[in-house]
Amino acid sequence: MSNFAKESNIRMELAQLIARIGFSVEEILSILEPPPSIDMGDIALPCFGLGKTRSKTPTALAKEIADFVTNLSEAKALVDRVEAVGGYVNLYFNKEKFSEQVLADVFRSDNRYGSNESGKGKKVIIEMSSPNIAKSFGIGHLRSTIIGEALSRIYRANGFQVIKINYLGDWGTQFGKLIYGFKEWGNDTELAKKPIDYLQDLYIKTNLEINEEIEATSRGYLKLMEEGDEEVLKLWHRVKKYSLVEFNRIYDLLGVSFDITTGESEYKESGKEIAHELLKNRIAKESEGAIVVDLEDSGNSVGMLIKSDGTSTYLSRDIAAAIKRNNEYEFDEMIYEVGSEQELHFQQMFTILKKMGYEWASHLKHVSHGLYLGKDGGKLSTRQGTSIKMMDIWDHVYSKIINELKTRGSVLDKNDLERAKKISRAAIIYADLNSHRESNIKYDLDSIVATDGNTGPYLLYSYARSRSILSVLNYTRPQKPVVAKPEHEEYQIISRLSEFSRAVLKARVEDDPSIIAKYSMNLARELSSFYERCRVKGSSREKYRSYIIDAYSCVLRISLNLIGIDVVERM
RNA sequence: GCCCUCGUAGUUCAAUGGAUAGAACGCGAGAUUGCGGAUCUCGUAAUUCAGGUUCGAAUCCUGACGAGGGCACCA
Repeated sequence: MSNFAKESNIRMELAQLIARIGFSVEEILSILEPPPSIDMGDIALPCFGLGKTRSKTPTALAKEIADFVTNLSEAKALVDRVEAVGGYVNLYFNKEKFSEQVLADVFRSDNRYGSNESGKGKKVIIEMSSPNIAKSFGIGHLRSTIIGEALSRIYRANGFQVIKINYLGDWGTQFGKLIYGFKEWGNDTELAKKPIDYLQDLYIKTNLEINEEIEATSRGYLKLMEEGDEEVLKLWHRVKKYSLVEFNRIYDLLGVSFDITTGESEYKESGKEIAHELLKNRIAKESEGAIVVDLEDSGNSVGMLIKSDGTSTYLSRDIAAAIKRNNEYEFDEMIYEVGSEQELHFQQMFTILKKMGYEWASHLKHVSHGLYLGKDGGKLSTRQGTSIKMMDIWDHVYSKIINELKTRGSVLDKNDLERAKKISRAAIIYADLNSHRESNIKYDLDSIVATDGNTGPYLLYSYARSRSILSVLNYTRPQKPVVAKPEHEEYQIISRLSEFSRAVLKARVEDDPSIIAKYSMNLARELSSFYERCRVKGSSREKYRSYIIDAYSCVLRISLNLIGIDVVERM
């Protein structure tokens, strides 16, 4: 069983003991919380709300409860010490026993440490990444890819079955604009050389020159596409093929994969059918030649399903895609990992699906993320040519890592290059997950490229260092658990290890992988500080300390894996 | 104009309504001979403003100021 259950049991047992003084177990359980510092105990009971019913001050009540628990014989097996501090009761675990349990749990559950079964039997779809074809893979979709991948791993660790869908932006007027640019200024030879960069430049040029005529012509191209015009569709196929080559290269670098790759183009017909069905049901109406759903009542503005020239919109296509996915996969939950700028779109879409009578629409969730902003604080945009290409970032990070390896005497053989790739990946992923999911991130290449301090490479260094300490000792994991009364520094690590399962659960409940990223960093810092102060090799506590470091490296490896980072045995 | 986010050290980010607001970068001072210095230790410095709710507010509510995003033929 998971460590989560075990930790809950300790909470539960303590809550039951405390409740004997005259409270309900639920009441106590709901307010038990970890103190801000380990020096203040392992778990604390704030007595502020409790005092009211007994007309006692929190301070007096805390003292009463502390005395009560101290004198309970059953409590002696669980806690070493109980203290009343202000309005808090601070409980100090029996460290030897608790540590033994935590370490045993880490090794027993191996790669499953921290996992739980809260999602057992449930199927969740995560729509993620979803780049637009004919454009470079930009930093915006990087967030969706990284967060989506991390969420998929976190959901699995919580017992869910996960289906990852990459839903390509491969249809729409933007594509008409591209065709316009290509027909106006493009040629085949240039296209074949560096297809994506070339297409993106054409797209930017079109947008720079944009006027009503170009807009109209571009929409005309989308109409041709929807009508099945062979020449235009041939170009579209070519562009899509080129795009997928670049995307797959990036997914390989990031270590990301999908269960299904599909795209908006697959729903152009069904989207229109649904629009007309909605028109018949009077959920939608005609307005200025277009088919729209008026959602002003719910404060969601007007949603457009079909444009006045008869072409589909992404709203109608997305509705069609959701309905098809429900039929096909019978999911319990579907997550759209898409930027916050599309909040209104998803609100409209969910509202329309509910109006259509689909009960499962309440199981759809837009897990939005903040945007990358430019250094001036403004939005980055492909159209204005201010977007940042993923490959540019990668090249910067990778060459920095290669240089670091060189200066450390690496010969850059095949293994070294593989290591450089993993370190670069860690740098990019951690730089992204370091922020809370919904915060905007100011784009700063220097901080992504950094290898010291609060960075991915630091995490990997900490792991490699722990492995190195063990390998110098020729350490192998003992068959029997090593038990000891932990010293303060040792216990700090153990206590941190015990928090992992709560982080795994919380990350899923809040759909926020940054919780795991932060946990990993706190754990890594704990170790760095530990090995500077406490020598392992040759110490009288060598056996116990190496055992703890073994557990540390296990948990950090699992934790990093949850956010898509592979560890390296040396740096 | 309307709707949604968000204002924390010089900078980039933390903080289930709880105890002394925590890191990193920067800046300043240290750690040779002991398991890897991509490290560690110490110092420096912050809750935009004004009210309110609460035993307790960076966090919840109201207002002001400031920033970002969105609001019918882009996605």
